[in-house]
Amino acid sequence: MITLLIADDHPLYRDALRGALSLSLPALTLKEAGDLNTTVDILNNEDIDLLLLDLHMPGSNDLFGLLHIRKLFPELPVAVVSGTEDTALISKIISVGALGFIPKTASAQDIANAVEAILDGDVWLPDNLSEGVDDVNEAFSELADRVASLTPSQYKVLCYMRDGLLNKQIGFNLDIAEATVKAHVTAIFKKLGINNRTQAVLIASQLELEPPVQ
Amino acid sequence: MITLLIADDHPLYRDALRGALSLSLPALTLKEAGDLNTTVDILNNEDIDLLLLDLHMPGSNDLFGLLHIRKLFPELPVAVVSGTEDTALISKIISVGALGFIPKTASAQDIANAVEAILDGDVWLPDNLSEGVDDVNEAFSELADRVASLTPSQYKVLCYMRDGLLNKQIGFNLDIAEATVKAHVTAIFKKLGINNRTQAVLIASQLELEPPVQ
DNA sequence: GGTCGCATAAGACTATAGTCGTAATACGTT
DNA sequence: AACGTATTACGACTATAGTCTTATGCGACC
Repeated sequence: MITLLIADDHPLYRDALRGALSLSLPALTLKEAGDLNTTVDILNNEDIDLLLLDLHMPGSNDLFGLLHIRKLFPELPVAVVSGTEDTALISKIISVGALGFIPKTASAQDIANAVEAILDGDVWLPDNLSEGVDDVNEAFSELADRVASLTPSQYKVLCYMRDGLLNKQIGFNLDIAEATVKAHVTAIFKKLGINNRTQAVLIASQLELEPPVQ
Repeated sequence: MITLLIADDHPLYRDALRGALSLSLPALTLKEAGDLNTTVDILNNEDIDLLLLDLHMPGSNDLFGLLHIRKLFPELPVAVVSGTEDTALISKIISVGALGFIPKTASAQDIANAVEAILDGDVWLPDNLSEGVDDVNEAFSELADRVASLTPSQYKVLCYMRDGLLNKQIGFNLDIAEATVKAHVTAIFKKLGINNRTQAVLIASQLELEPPVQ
């Protein structure tokens, strides 16, 4: 018995995915989540065999959300579903350990094929993109690992840093003293092997999807 | 009489381009340059109708090089030649005002077609990429304009900032006092409409090609 | 040949970033 | 229960970033 979790903030697209899968793979049990927190909750409490993850979920912060999941559940197979067709981003997604990338434009049959392939342990990519993607970058996944080793607080601080906030503003947002923010910042530097904010921001921005290009 | 300048640091690829073009378009006069400085020199002293620019030239700094050329010669038609097939980067290249993108894998016939189309005033893109690319981002080209308005010194300082250097180190590299670097930094902030280094670094890193993903 | 605008340069000063030492709490291990 | 370890927290201190002011050189323009 195989259970699959669909994590996507768009109810309509969840329906579409469910329809596509139940038609071709009726033996699957399907669960759903609409944001990252409930996704993590369900993964903690239930036995899930495959996660279909949309990067653009509330609380997900794009690639960071995937890193978060990969860190919490290293053994869980994850396939990313996204509207983007940016090959650079897809390369990053695969480097970080996702077992597949399903574009939102994929047909029902493609989606079913992808899920079957990934459940078999293969990596699945859309045909038209597979050449540009297979070059996994060693330095990048090394960096992703380091970022994944950050504690939740450090992680939040890094996100705010990437948005250009001052330590004082970050402290206000997280309701902690500026001194504490600074301590987190120093810890982040040590974990990432760097020594100033600029380098941290660069790493954070390269790990994540650029600001929306729509 | 139409004159075309090939700017590419690889002599072999310059030869290949020249061969492809002289075969299909024998009426063209061809000039060559191997780095950004000689490119600018030639553009200043001669009448060029179209520039074929490789992004990865010495002194070019990827997209910054294109911005530089676009700023110095706004009326000059430019086609970018590059080995990348990253659609996000190609979108940026077009947003910044290039009239075409020619992948290094293009055939001689494709290259000739592209040059003809661009000389006619059209925008040319390789067939297999044209869907993912046409979404020009307004905010992005606005930002690119602002970066293009930086003076040469400010520009260099921004590049060093993006590399994570301290003001002191930047001053050493440019052989000016740290105080002067700070003055440049403040001027950059004003032109870009921001107020700290983190935001400047983010803008710089988004304008440029990410670190090599090969 | 002024003079206006602008890039460059730099010192003095204030604000912010980053380091260090320390303490309290949470959590798994024995 | 006792222990080690990691995380969170924060104040005091130093280094760096960023602002303000002033000065000089240089090309455009009347």
